[in-house]
Amino acid sequence: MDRAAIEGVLAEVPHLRAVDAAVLRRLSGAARIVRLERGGALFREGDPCRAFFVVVQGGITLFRPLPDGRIQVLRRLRPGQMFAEAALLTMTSYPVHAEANDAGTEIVEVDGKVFLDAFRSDPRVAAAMVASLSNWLLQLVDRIDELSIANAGARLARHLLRRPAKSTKAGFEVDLGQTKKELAEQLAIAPETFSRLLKKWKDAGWVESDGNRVTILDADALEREGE
Amino acid sequence: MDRAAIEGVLAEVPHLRAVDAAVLRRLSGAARIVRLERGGALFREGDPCRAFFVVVQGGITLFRPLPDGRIQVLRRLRPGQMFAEAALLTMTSYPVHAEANDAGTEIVEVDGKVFLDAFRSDPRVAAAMVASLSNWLLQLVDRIDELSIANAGARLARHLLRRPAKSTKAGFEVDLGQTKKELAEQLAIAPETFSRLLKKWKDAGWVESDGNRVTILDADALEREGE
DNA sequence: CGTCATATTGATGGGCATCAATATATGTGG
DNA sequence: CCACATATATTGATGCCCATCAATATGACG
Repeated sequence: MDRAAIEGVLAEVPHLRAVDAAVLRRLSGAARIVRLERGGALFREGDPCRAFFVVVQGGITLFRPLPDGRIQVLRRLRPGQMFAEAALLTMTSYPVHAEANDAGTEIVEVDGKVFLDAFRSDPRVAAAMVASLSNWLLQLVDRIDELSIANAGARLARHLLRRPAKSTKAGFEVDLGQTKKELAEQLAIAPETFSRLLKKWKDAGWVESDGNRVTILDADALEREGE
Repeated sequence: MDRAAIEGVLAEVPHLRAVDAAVLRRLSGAARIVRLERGGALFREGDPCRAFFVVVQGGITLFRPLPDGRIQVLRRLRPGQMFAEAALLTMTSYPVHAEANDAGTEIVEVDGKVFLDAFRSDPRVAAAMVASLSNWLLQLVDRIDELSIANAGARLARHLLRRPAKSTKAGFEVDLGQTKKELAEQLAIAPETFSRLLKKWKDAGWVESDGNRVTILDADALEREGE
């Protein structure tokens, strides 16, 4: 992947759309491609901030270890998404772990120093960063919302209802976007409980499920479950 | 409270320290004082963003209602802290509720339009915003950490150990900073459970407690509880 | 001192994690 | 392409943590 291709990747990042092409060219000149295997660490909590990143292919999980040995997933990043820019701007070390969750994950790594220069000299970059951080805030608030619901069934129901859905003849088809085990982990539900909930709802005729696709047949019923 | 006094309040906000006095003067000229009774709403989720705020006296709770009727506290703000700037910068309406949690709460309300102008024209304001947003991110990540711990005792133990503590002859004295009921709510623990946990630890000789002050006698024991 | 919020203590039940076993899916090398 | 290995998913049985309901105690405040 050459410089021009990297610039193309950067130009596709939602929050960088408003940034001048000249700046993107400068950033892409200070960028390189990183390839990771599934489970490979991009950086670990406490590592010095040296760069920010954009996912090209595969996916990255940002997480923190919990004292009981489990992990808390903060966000799963998909192609086209930017991350670690906040740490770069205001911290000396990353506050979370970042790992690839797919084989063949590809990341654009943009040098931090060059990026900081751009941030300081270009108000549009600064504005882009504020927009991105703000988006992060909302995501985290949503995650807090999810976790605050004591009821496991309510947590799952709400999550399903908030996912992007494709309308089909039967109902709304939702792609979980990850394995059931991973989603269960993210919602702080035991995989067994997850499975039982889905079965209960299938038996009740509220949902259908095939692999990691769930079709919501009775959204109202799920809505009630989420209360 | 006159314009100069308001400017003094703004100048004391950690993230605005690096901002030019001239800009602060401009902001304070577009500011006013708001007084609230305990429980009084400063704004509600969905209200159009018209201003950002600094707490002068008392306290403000940012929260979201949960479907089960409880609320999720996102943050409690104390004098000198700024909030709602993120919403102002990137959203059209506030994403959370804000209420006074003390009688006689005083807030500086800075007009949003004037602030936006300052943000767009002054890179130092933009940098200040990024720092502030970043701080918010860390706070929320910590809150997620807290909530992700399934064990109620572990949640409380960790919270106590992370609070600013004053070293005394007996151990570390921690001020809960709010009523036990409120803290319990924030940690998603029933007040009864909270009480029982504290009693258990007192009986075990790990802590002392008097009102909303807790003295940690055996931090190691609490540390183990938090795992 | 009375009123109301907060805090404590007890009894009970349900939700959900845990352990265990099996089934299904995914992937790998011969 | 099949056989094997490994990860994921399902289903069952058990126990415990913690929310809930209830009653009383303590504290805050006008």
